[in-house]
Amino acid sequence: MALRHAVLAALLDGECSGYQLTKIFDVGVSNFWYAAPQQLYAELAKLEADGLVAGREVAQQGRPNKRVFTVTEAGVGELAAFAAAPPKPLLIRDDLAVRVHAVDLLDPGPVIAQLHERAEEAAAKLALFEKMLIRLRGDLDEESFLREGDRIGPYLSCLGGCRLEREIRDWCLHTARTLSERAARTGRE
Amino acid sequence: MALRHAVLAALLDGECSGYQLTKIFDVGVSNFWYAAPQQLYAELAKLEADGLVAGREVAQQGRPNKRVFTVTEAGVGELAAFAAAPPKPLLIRDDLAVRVHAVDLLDPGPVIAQLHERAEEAAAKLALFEKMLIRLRGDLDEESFLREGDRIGPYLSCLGGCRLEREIRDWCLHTARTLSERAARTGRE
DNA sequence: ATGAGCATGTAACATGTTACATGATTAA
DNA sequence: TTAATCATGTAACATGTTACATGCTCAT
Repeated sequence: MALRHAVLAALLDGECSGYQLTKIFDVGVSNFWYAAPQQLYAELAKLEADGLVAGREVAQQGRPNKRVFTVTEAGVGELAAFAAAPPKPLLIRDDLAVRVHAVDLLDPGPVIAQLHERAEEAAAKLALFEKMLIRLRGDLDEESFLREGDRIGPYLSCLGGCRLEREIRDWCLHTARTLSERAARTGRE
Repeated sequence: MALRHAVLAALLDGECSGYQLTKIFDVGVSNFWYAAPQQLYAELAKLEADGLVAGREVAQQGRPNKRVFTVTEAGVGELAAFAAAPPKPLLIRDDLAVRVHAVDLLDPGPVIAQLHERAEEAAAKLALFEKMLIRLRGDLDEESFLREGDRIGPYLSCLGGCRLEREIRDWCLHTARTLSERAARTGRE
């Protein structure tokens, strides 16, 4: 079980509801874990049943009430045990790269368009992550924060997210340009 | 269905057996898709039943016989339809980044060790990918190959793999160093 | 009144993982 | 003879995805 630990780690940043969690996991990629909304509701229910998170009702004005969850001591214990165990290899599945791999036998048009779209998404995510870094480190510069800050985990994982998105953006643009230039040449010949 | 397309794309590089496929998918990460060996055998059987790949028996001396598979015309059609459809978002799940995200509440020792291990794996994969690039482009330089080569898909996806592994290596080393320095300081204080 | 965002789920189905099972050859 | 590599699967189980379902409030 691994989603479970990703959820616990996310909840360390502050109690939140299932719906807020889906925003953190972004209906797509947080910076290191993909999970669909329905998975998160189900996992929260299981975590609560196992006593690893505790929920409490919060009344809201002008909106439906919500249940927010906090990691319990048992939850932290679970995370500690998880962290000491050997990690599973990085799981990556990239639909778009499959297309690129096979592109020589394919119509490059749609693939080029998809690469541009993905590049924009990556750029948007990068901008978001960079803002998050600024928010996390407050008025310290990065070096001082990493030396003296008291909660650097999210900052470090976010730095990883930045690296990833930057490379995705650049790779998509480079690949799209390469394919476009070839398409232009074969068009002329 | 998506594994199916990854397998078809991989088979474009030349017919191969189930076992050889598991090597290409590496019992871990190829450069853009993770799949376990058992998945591949199962998927090949399904692809053959659907007529998207064709298998033939190859007798070997000194080794068990094997069945090798080739993509059929229907298989290429399937890939073409896939490539024209909107791509699914990148799926990423990183066990190690979850630990880093939660590291402030954890014993950093094991996490630092895991980061070093991951960095070495990434470096090894990077070296492998770089060799593959040289093999793929033959005696052309990269620019000429990308302009004039007749099968650039695998080269482009491999370039993506290089970028990814390089960033993983560097992020792991930077993160491990940051955590080590803090651990040294809190030890002294 | 229409749609978007907040808020939470269930149920059916597809996919992926783990453990088990077999058996040959070659190198140490 | 022991382990490693080649070669291929089945079966049970765990996980993840998709479609459906509900109902509130706020802005247009």
